[in-house]
Amino acid sequence: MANDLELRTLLKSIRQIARAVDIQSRKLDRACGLTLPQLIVLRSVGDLGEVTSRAISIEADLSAPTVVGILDKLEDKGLIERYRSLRDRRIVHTRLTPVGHDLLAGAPSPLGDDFADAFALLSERERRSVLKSVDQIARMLALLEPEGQAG
Amino acid sequence: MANDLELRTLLKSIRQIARAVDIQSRKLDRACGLTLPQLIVLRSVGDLGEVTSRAISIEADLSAPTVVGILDKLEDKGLIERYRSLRDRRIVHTRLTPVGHDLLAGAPSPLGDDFADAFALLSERERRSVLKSVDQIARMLALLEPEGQAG
DNA sequence: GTCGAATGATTAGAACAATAACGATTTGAA
DNA sequence: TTCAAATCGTTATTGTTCTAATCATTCGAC
Repeated sequence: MANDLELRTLLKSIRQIARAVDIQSRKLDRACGLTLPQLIVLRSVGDLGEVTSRAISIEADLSAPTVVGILDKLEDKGLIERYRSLRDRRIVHTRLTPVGHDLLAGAPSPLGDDFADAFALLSERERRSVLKSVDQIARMLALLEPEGQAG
Repeated sequence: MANDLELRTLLKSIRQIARAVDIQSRKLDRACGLTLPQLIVLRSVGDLGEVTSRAISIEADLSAPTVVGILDKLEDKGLIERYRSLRDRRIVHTRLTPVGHDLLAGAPSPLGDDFADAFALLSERERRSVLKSVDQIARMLALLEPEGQAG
């Protein structure tokens, strides 16, 4: 069946992407001291303001324990602050420190400038096609998850 | 710049895919006792025959140490055998055991039957578009790697 | 033959990521 | 008020993955 071959090809491409992103993440770490997930979480905090862990978890597409681990590291680096809510002491709010704000402002492109350049060279039609297809795969895979938040 | 928003959208989709694949991998583990990388390496061994670690590394798109770690687990499970080459004692060959062969024959679809079904429901045009776009991203990201084996 | 370079596999160490289990707190019902 | 359920965050455990360093072996120059 041709479908089986297509699925293998697709899986291989997906794995190549995942690996390339991982390698890029380590490169990012050497360049600016933050891995890709750390940068994404930091940016989520910057975008969302004083935010709960759960909100970050949803925004950054990471599980709650993963977010906590990353927040621990960001706190160690002095980029964020955490403090318990006075109204509901279960909740922990997170916000940027001035240092974190500055670092975020000067942070490089998450996937690398080379990739950003290459992507910019595509025609608008190609870019749209890529975005649509990748989103399509993401949605199809997300259907497997227990929590179907999609409408 | 619109490009920046597009890059963020793309990154988010890529992360959603990576997460979904990871979750699917754990589901696979519970179902058949093998995670996705383990299944991929096992399949590489099945496809390539008596094969070196380096060849698996290239075929499966994993670093050499990662392959070794996975082979250790597959050997513990009795699915593969390793033995040093007599001609060049640096080289370690890997081959399937009968148990590994059987397991591979009955292994489920790596990304899950639900995904395979959903993918099969797409039109041929859509499938081609998806494969092309995902491959395009993979190639663009691979350019960042030090070893440019692509022609 | 001997020593250094190259090659193949492996180990060490660090980071991310998930599920499962836990503790603390709030909420709601009796 | 008191206790069960729900919620939020966290810890424990397991697995994948990389880079860097290490060990054994082979190859090449001398």
